[in-house]
Amino acid sequence: MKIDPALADLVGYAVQRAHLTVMDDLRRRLRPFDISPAKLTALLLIRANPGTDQTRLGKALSINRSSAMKLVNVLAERGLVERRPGRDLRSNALHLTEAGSEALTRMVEATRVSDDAIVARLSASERATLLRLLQRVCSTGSRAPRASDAPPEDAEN
Amino acid sequence: MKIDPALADLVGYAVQRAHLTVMDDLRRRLRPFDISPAKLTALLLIRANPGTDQTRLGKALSINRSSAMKLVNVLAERGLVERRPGRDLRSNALHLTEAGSEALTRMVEATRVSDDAIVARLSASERATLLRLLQRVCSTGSRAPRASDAPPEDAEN
DNA sequence: TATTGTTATACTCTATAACTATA
DNA sequence: TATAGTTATAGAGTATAACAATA
Repeated sequence: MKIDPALADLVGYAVQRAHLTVMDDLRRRLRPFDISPAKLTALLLIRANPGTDQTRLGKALSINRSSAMKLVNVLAERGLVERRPGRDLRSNALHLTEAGSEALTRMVEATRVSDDAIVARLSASERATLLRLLQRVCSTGSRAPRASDAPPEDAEN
Repeated sequence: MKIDPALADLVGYAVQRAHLTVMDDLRRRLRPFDISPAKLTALLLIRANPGTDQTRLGKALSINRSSAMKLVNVLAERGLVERRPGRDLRSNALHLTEAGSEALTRMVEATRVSDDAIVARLSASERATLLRLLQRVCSTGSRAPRASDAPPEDAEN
């Protein structure tokens, strides 16, 4: 299948293909952990922000609190995350469990291995350049970092 | 929300965030056309490969032929694509309709506008560098270009 | 036998709207 | 009134399995 020449010189298209390459590799290496990149990001956010609540987690992931609740349900059922009493009687404080913390350490290691494989063909200075240019692309936009491939807009958020 | 420092220097994470920025902007500018990036890619593939069949289209999009059929159904119902008799009595030959062709022209224009906005902060030489480095990242992997954000593997393909 | 399109079914992720309890 | 969590429901996008027609 040919691709349309109208896209060949678009940075956005190159970013999209690179994203697919990255995610394919990451998903493959994450397979032993049975965790999607989006759930991994949720774990990382909880580790970096222990005690955060579901609504805030959802905002960081660009999903609404209803979807965030389902996500936390799955992670809690699997014993990776626990809900503790929050800052008031309405909210939960999310924390990694011991098992979740240990599992996350191994997942992050797999993520690093994946990243190393992806950039194996680039020199250290090329990596730094790529990182810098991508960060400038991001700062063009207005959105917060996120991990899943979520739909368009922020309906409720 | 803080992000986990373990990810800060990963190229894959930067690619992911850039992808979100790009897609958010593109989806916004494509809103008047009521078309997702994945469907746009399908139209582009059909334009670049007129007469292709559903199975091949699906492979190019990394979705199976059942999903490809649904996608074509939607595009056909909207009058953008038509199924003509194929190379044998089993297969269809996919073509853009006149309306589809005209709509696609406008969608591509919107896509270019989006891309220009995304890379507005980069100089011409920086764009070229970014494009080159991203292409090298892609060639590290083994996958074909694709447009949707499809799940992990190639089950049937 | 293999391939193409199709149908039926189900899963994942997400959204919206309404409810509850708390604030 | 506003907020946090929850529940019920729905939609998009995908997959698998089985079938018919054709090759």
